[in-house]
Amino acid sequence: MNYDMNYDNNYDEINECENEEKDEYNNVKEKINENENKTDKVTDNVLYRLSLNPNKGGLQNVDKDKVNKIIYEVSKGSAFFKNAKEREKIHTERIKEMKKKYIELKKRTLDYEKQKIENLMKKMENERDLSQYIVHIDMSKSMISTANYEERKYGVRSAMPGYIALKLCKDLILVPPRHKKYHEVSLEIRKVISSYDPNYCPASVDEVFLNITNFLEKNPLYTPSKVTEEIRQKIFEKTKLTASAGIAPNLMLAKICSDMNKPNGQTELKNDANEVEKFVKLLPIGKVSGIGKVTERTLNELGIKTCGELKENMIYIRELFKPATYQFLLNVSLGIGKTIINNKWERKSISVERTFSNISDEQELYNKLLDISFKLAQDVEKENLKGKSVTLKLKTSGFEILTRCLTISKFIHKQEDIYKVGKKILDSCIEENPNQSYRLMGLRLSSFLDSKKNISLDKFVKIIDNKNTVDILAQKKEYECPVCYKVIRVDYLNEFEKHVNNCLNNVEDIKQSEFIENKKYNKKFKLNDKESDYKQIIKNDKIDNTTSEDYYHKGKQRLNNKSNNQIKHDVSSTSSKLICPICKSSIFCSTNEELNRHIDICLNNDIIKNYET
DNA sequence: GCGGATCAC
DNA sequence: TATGGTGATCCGC
Ligand SMILES: [Mg+2]
Repeated sequence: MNYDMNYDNNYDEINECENEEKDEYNNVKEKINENENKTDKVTDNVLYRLSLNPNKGGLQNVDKDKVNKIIYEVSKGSAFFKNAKEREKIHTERIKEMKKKYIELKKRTLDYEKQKIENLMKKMENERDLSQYIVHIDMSKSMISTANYEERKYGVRSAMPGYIALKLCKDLILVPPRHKKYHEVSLEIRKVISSYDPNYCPASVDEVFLNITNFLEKNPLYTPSKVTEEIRQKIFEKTKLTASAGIAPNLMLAKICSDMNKPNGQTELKNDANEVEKFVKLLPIGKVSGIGKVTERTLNELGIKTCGELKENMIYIRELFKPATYQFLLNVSLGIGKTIINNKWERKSISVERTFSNISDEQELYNKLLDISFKLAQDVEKENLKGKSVTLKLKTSGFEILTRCLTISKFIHKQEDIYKVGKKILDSCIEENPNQSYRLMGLRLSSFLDSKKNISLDKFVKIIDNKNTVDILAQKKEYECPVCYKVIRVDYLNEFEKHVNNCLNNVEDIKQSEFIENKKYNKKFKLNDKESDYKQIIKNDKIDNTTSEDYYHKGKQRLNNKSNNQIKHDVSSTSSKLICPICKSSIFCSTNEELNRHIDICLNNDIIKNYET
């Protein structure tokens, strides 16, 4: 329900246009070098951050006038570029530190850890789920053409890159094949797709994920590629829009594949371990959703350009990156990703922000705040939200962004209240920095009171009771020790905890003599609060649906991390293994959320099956 | 929790 | 003339 977006508002015009070309890039680069006397490399990196690099491939016709204006701005040393360079400098500094650490690590013989990580990878590869056929459909290139004229005016009003993009893409945009509104078009597309997978998930305005495994089972004469062909054909018949598609065993790979044959083709990656390995080995890391400009450059500077190289370096990645990123990259390097599509989405925040000409006058700033609070309150009302955190966002005339948050005890939604809290924050910002001038202000409401939770929780509990699965939930649990990998059967978590602590004590000796300092191991093993929750949840015969709601929305999540069904592993993580009471397969989870997510999905599947039969 | 950085679209 | 808006996650503190 939440998911039905207003496409007219959400359409991202700027991003749909590729406004890069080699000449433009080189001109800008030259100018920067001339005036700033910077090295080629620095300039490259700045432009790279700005997405002005030529390696992306772009348009045929470039508006030279506009490009010259960019150059003008650059040579003037605009605040925008100054800020970009500043951030780039910080990033470069960070990379330098990482490189140092990397070189140090390379000097060591990490045989012990290497062995562990290789075992881990083997294990993950063995458990790779190749049973699902995931399709990602991407219509971004053709949706541009359906942009209506009013929206293009907005593009003109928006800032310069958008304006350039618009200019560059003008020919394309000005010849819409037909004038259907987005939501009409998208409704038709959804109708087509839902007959292949009622559980499809619109990932953004012009992207859809679906799972055709069931359809293939029921229609044995089809092949994955044939089904996809048919879907694209039907979409075209109904809307006259072309679509590109990717077919693969998981979401991450499907998305990559759909990008390979734009705008009117499809790419299939077979559900075969060797095929996946081969594919991933040469895959440039930047193609992966979740790896952006910064991470790409960071990895590149470490000599890692492909997922294959990433895999070779995971041993170092583990030390150089933080746990979540390591986990994400580990999955990426093996081509492992989510295989279950979840179309549930729960909003966590709602916000409004506006750019304007620089303002330093206090009263004017408060006026802006007032405007924005009205707009936010309006949006909040539409969705019946109540939140207790208000965040004020400001962008200085120098493009520095700052956010300040204030959480109050009451849940609020009215404009006056939002304004009041926002004003309090703005007061302190002004006091802190009296004459600062700003070019943007935003307000965000979060920490919602969610009334829907109780309803869906009731539903779940009922169904569980009916199916008599509560008893199963209460059965003796199996955990895998993260240190010795033995499976331990226990009644209570603290028994397991004892075992792991024991193991850790044994490992510590090896660690200290043989390997690097490792804070993770020096820490006393302790089950976190969330796992204690799990115990409580079982006692109360309830599943905490509030933490089990997985969602997938707008591609904003990493497509392989914290997955509902994919296994989370780490050499030294405190993940535990147990048997899912519904699907009976063993699952790993280091947090209660992951466990709940898995159970949630399984329950969903069961419910669906029941409805179908 | 908060605030900065990153990411996707 | 001129460099957007919305929602989310991770990480250090
Ligand atoms: Mg990427």
